[in-house]
Amino acid sequence: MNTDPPIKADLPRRIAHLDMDAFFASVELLRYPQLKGLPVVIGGGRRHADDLLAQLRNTYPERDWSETTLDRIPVDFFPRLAGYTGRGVATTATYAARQFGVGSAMGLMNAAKLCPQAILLPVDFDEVRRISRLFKSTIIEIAPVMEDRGIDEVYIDFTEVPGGQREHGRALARLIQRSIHQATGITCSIGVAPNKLIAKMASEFNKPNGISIVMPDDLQTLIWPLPCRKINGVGPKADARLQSHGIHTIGELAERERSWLIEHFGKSYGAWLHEVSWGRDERPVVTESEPVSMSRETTFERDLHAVRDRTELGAIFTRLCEQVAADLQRKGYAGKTIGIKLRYDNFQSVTRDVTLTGATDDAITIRRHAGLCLKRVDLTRRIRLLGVRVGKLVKPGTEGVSTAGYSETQSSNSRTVQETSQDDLTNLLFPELD
DNA sequence: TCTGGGGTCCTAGGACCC
DNA sequence: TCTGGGGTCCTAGGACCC
Repeated sequence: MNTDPPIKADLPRRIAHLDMDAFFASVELLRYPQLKGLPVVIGGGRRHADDLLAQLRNTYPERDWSETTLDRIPVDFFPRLAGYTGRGVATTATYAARQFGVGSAMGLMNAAKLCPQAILLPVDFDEVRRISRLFKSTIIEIAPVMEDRGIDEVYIDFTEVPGGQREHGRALARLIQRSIHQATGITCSIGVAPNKLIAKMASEFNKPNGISIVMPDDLQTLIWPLPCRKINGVGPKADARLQSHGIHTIGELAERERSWLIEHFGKSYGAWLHEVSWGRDERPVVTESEPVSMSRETTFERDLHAVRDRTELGAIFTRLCEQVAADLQRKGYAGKTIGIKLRYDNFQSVTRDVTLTGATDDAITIRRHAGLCLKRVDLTRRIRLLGVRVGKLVKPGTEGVSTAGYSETQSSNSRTVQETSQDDLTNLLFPELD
């Protein structure tokens, strides 16, 4: 019996990168369509809908306000960015807000200076996740080879999809774009190119709601004029170093000898820079992957001190451990490496971790070892962030292992966490400070 | 008044083993 | 007293991405 796959024509590789347009903001606009076209910034805070409704019931007691009438809330009622105080950053901004220079990852206080009149809305993660699943399942029905790159991005291999070669991928991109809009009401931008590297850049060419097709011969005209920072993998540090050598565009990068790049950027990164500047990238579209680590972290509203704020810190620490344990259990993983992360008031970060002999998903065990890690860092400085991480993940008991006894152990342990007194926790946390 | 939270991957030194 | 090479694992930090 011949088990070889049938011989296929050697089709040119067509890889798409798809990016939902201003995803978090677009999700909010579905709920509040009256904000369409206005500058809206997403980030920080808790859900506003209840506040808005309460305000409306006060102002217009004669009317019947409910969750289903959110689209009738007057624009004047929405909170503005002006006067924002806190440590939040913008998750995304509508295109109207981007005109003012507001962008994602920008501190909201800075954003308020650029565009105080912008409407500020919090993220509704549940709804964002629901729509994320919806757009991805829409894609998979049309083109099954899809790589998940986060909540609002995917790569798709068009090469062997029926019709995937038509107009070099444009026809299929149009179909996917229309189907996603029909299913979710949100637009996306798609780039189709010979590989992931170029496709990723191409999806940015025509935003929002755009399609860009890049062919191998377009390298010099479309890719080389771009700044190096547009390469996925060249961040602010590498870009600054490139600039210091007079390299600003991908074309200028391509002019450098491979050996020169290796000399200045290391064997691996230098060689990679050379490859990408010539548009070469053979990475496959990976449809499945296992997580490597899971973590929870939080930035405090104000910097905390290990001694003066020990109660608060201890409670936060315990909660982080419980959250990580719950995440692991819910997703069916356990991990061998337990670690902590601290960020001091000057933004310097430190990490400590320890590897156990066996994997765990138990809150008590995680907290005990994370507590030991905490004792290995400087706790005399003010702290702005605390995180707990579990790495070296394994999937325990995939077949034939009794999960009943296992989960019973877990729940009794969880109870113990809550019953442990605050003093016990802080003693465990910072005993040397007593 | 700077700078969230969740990840992945890479590097480099040291321990330890053969 | 001087001094091999591999190979692997652990740990800390950092760049980068969404």
